[in-house]
Amino acid sequence: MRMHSASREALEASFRELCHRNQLAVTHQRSVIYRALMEMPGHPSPEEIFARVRREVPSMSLATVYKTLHSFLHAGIVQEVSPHHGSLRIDHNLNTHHHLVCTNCRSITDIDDDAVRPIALCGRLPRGFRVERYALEIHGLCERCAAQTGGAAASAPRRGRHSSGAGSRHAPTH
Amino acid sequence: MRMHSASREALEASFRELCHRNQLAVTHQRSVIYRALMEMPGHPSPEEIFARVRREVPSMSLATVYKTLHSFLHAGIVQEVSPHHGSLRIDHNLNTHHHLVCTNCRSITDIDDDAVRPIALCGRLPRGFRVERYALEIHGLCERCAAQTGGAAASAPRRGRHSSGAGSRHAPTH
DNA sequence: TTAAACATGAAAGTCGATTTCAAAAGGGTG
DNA sequence: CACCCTTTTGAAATCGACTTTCATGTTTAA
Repeated sequence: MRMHSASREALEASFRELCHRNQLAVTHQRSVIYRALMEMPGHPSPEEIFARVRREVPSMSLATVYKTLHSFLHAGIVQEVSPHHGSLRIDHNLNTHHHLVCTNCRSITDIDDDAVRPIALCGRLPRGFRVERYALEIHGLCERCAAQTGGAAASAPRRGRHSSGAGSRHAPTH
Repeated sequence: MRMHSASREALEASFRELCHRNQLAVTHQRSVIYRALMEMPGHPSPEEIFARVRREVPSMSLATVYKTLHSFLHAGIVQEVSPHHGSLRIDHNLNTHHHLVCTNCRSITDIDDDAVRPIALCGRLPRGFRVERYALEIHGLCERCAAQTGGAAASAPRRGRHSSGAGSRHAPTH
């Protein structure tokens, strides 16, 4: 415990700065969630974060975790692993190719190219991982969304936001 | 219309061969779905496929689309864009890094490395796409899942399959 | 052709993920 | 320190994405 206090304080300090920079109130819950995020290896889901954070703050509610994650995502303090986590997406192109994913409208466009192949796979892979395929995922704003949102960063897209004709949908390349 | 019939027949022929090779009955619905998949640009969701296919076969049901997609996925006729589409996953590492994703247990492991950067972004990108970040997604079987499933290909994983302690879960790197 | 095996459609069901809401508590600014 | 606005809570409601069911219709293999 004693050993952690230095890094914990450093984390707390950087968290406070992040909050101020992003005009977020510094609350105990947010601080605990932030620390959990920074200390959890891998790519935790909201439920996993909730489970961990509850050990420290048993009164924490799942709703708070979701809201805090949204705040952090919006502020760019953390990222989503993938902007297209909502539902199954089919890919009929079995060749190696890459994906341009719009973080706003979630459209996915292919780029054929396997120049990446030789570089990507030399070394670095842990022993035992059996590679089936790989793709470079390039996340950003497609031309239309870039035009719509202008220079401003897009806010974190919500699930289902694009399912009807309304909103920022614009018949992407699906 | 006339112009398409040649490629349509070719598609139909390859579809029949795929079905025979995979011991799938050749049905009209499957054929229509297959053609839709091959003709739809991008990476359609089941709903989008359903919407398109309905134009041709109004009686088609969403359940059939799902069942057919599963058959196709199982047979390797198409792929999932990403094996981790189930729910939000948080990534607190804002540096460029890559993801090793297990197609069986859906664990995600980071690999730090930006050797890919210079190659990936030269040329190829369509005009107007505003890149925010990129990551090489390497899909395959992690060591444990590779050991469990042996040489056999893993069947298409189902949602929620790994959420409890049971099944093939083995406390991945979350 | 014909029977067994398999596929389909419509509707209801499941289920995890996420949001809502009203009340209570907590920050931050003056 | 006071006051107002933002946050947190906890439970319930919602949502969206699939899945199951089962009676009926097709496909296939012999």
